[in-house]
Amino acid sequence: MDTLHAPQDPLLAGLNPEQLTAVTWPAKSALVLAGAGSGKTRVLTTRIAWLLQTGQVAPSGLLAVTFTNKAAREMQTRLASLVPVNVRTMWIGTFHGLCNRFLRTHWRDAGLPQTFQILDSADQQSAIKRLLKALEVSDEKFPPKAVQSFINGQKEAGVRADALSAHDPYTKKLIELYAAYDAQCRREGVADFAELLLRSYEVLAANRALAEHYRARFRHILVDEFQDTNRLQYAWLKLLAGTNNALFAVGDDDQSIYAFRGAEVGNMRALMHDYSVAAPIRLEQNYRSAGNILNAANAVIEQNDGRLGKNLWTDAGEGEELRLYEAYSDGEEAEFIVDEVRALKREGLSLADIAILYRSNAQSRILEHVLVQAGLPYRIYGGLRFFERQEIKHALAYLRLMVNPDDDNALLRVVNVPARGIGARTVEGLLAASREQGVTLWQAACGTGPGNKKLGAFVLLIDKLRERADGLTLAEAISLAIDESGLRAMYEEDKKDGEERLANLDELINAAAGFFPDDPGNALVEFLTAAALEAGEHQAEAGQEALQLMTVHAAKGLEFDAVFVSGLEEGLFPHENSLADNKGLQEERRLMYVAMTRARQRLYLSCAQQRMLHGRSSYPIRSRFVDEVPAELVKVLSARAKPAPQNQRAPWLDAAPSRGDREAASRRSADASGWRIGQSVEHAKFGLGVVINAEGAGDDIRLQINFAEHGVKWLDLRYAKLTPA
DNA sequence: CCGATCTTTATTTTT
DNA sequence: TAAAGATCGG
Repeated sequence: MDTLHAPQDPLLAGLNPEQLTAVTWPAKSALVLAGAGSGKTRVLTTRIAWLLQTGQVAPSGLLAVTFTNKAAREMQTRLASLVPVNVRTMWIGTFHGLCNRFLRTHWRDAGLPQTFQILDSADQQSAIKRLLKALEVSDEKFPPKAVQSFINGQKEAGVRADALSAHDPYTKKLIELYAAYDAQCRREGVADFAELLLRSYEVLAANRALAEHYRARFRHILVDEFQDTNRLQYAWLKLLAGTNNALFAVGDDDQSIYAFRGAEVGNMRALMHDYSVAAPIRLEQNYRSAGNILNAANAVIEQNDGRLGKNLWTDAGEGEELRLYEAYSDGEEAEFIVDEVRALKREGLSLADIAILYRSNAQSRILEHVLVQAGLPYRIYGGLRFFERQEIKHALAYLRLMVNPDDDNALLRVVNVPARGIGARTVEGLLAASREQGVTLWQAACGTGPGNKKLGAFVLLIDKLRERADGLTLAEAISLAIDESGLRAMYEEDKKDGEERLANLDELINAAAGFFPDDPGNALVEFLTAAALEAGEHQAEAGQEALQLMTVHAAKGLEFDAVFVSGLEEGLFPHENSLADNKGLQEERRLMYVAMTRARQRLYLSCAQQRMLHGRSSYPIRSRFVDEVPAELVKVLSARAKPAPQNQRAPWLDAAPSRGDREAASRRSADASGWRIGQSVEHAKFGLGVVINAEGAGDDIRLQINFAEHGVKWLDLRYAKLTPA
């Protein structure tokens, strides 16, 4: 044993002492507090390899869970390069992927059809909309989104509708809808994302023998990004770990940025308590960023409380100072960034190693605008993914109907696509019939028999597709569905974007040709499942020489030589919607921490004094996070003399002007234009009123006016015709 | 059933 | 601003 532990073992060579401790941790539970860039993935995969190599566990005795398919794939690839195992047979995957695998095996215990299909968020929402209609519930009082988040929230807490109760009628209704939604899913043979987890959990919880079987099997359970787990995921892990197995969790509480979708950082402390983990193993040596960047990030995150505590360090030297640029406007900020990118490129950096980060997607617009003008290639992460495109969804809907015609979502999606004369009234009738008879739309459609020729033809089409697909390869079957359904013809007619859609459909056929199912007899079901669970990367392949643009969230886990963190303004970053309580602010600060720790060599922070927001100019103040960075780590770049400096802002080292000052400044500029608060005015349309507020500067000024007859309105002086009264 | 027009609203997002 | 949703008219 000892020789295997020794660092001369090539597997363990090059690990630092803490990494070595984590990798060779005995067969008991542990919490690894892995800072950004501390070699987290390496530790995880090396530990698995070490466990296998030392014969402590067989490949089948190990369960490794991640959040994203990308992370799971990376783990598999790296593991395969370390030890000769067939990673495909191992239980390495996402929570959802593994639960799906479990449910496909134990579908009877789970009370699911063997070919159950998975609803993605959009599918789930349309299922809920349909339900609200069927139950004649006003979607104004109960917005589908709100119902959806209630249902998912409850499922993620492990709670079924029948376990809920409420006194207020609103919650009562929500619970009712939750129950009805689950009944609808059962009827149609579908499961949403949260259902995969909850159902797996329930099957294990209810079936002692089964749980014992898996507990006896998975002696080692390893979890990546543990700070992102929700309550149900942790409960599921606990169920599998029991009291004997080793739960080895890796995470970083400072990088917990998904509380808004149910992540519970508290699971980290809970794990330490539940599994008597005395102290986390801290990986604090950072192999990514220069010292100044780490010190700056440390200083920012230190402002949070309740941390498990961690201080990143590096032996790579201080590196450059951070750079701060305060622009006059969002446009000028973008120009500054583009100029710097050009300079970095001249210095020999690859565009692919430079990232521009922002808090919200809308900010990419102006950056794109300037980048296009500059002729710099860029790539934006986010947006529509392959399997979310409408033409792909349509094609998949036909395939889903072939597998399971009771999938009402799928039927409604394509029953009249392409148009085949089954309009709203026919569908209404079908919905009514299914409601009355308590059957699915398909069953109702079959029931009408020859009563409705058009519906009959649709039923026939699906039946025919199913029959003819038998014996075909996956790609052939999909091709058949696209042709015979009329989808191809429909997009051939479509002049606008038919060409692109056809190309995507061909891409779908290609994907099918390259898809290798575990059970070839079940290829279509497996393909549909994969399409739902792996909706496609956010086009994450690096490769081509292009500047990387993305939200801070999307940047988690990535690294770049140079990083621009843009839009560092109060209200934007931290976002105003998160300022209500300290929890929200602290999550924003973690987001800032994530953003900063993406940079290897150079980190730019930038903000603007004027920004277009929702179609108006806003005049935000610099983000508090900028001021949390120690001044000595920052080089302040002076604004290029471009627009006439209005009120020259205080130098960065001075105290930031308060909101009050800024408002005063705005008012002054309103005064300068000849209007003042309290003044009576007349408007051609709204009549008499009084100026009650003002904002803006220069020739971009808005006045808030209380009109005698039309109430309070904001008017833009550029357009509104006002006369003193 | 489609397109034009209006109204409303405005983080972050994986599975 | 600008995108999505609702509404209306043909």
